Amino acid sequence: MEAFNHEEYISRGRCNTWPLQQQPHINGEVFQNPKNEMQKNGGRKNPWGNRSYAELITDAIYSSPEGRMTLAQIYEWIIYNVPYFNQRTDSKSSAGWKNSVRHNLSLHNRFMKMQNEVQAKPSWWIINPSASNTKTRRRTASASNSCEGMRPKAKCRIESDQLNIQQIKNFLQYPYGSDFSHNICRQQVNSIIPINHSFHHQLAPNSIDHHQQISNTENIHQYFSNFNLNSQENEHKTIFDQDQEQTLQDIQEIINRDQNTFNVNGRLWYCG
DNA sequence: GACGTTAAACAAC
DNA sequence: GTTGTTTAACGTC
Ligand SMILES: [Mg+2]
Repeated sequence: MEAFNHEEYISRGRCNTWPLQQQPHINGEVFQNPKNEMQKNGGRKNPWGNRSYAELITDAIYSSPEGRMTLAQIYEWIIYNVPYFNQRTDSKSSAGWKNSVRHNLSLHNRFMKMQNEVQAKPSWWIINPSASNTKTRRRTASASNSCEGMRPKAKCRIESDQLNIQQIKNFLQYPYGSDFSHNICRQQVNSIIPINHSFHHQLAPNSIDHHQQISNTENIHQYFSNFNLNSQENEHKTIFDQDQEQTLQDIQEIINRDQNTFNVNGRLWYCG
């Protein structure tokens, strides 16, 4: 891994996981793109109109007599019914919006996948109109190994059932910006925590300020309730209410007291 | 702070 | 190459 050059990066305002590469500037002036989606889109929310992807998918599926469509059929419906996409059908210009369609199908609870009754045929997508909008519990993200400087922008994965104190410390360095609550707490998918799951977690590079203010206490609390240190309520309160150094000390204390083991989601974790 | 879009890693086929 | 899941970051209100 190359050394991280702090000079070339600036921290991000919100998510603050990966530092932003310094923008090129001329005469000290950084270019600013004029923003206003509505204006840019001629008074519409999106370049194709006011329907969101999720609404388009819903329209598509309901338009079918059986109330079900394959992914390819959803694409076709969108291409046929929305002029903007009708002009973006080749593999290059359709890659982005098709990606978004798939993302929406996976993300939203109300889109449900049904096995095709014909062997080896593509799945049906159906709509569960009563699917709750309420958050389902997501699986726990894990810590990962520490590293110096910039971490490659790649999903980090560990397969181990073991966490050591350094990994816990790293985990707690996850920045608590509003994107944290959005991406980690709202954009969840799984309601069931698989037994043999692997963990994904990206860490902030060491360059950023880890003493960020903690916002969105409710969501974070909910998130950390998965990270349940022996079910002692006031133990994990400290994770939110106190600063980083104090939190780390608290964690260390809990771990020491409990003989280097603790419980996450009903599983026993060992601290090396 | 919430919602939606976009990009992309990655797995499975 | 397609389908599907997931994480991350950005734009906007
Ligand atoms: Mg879904």
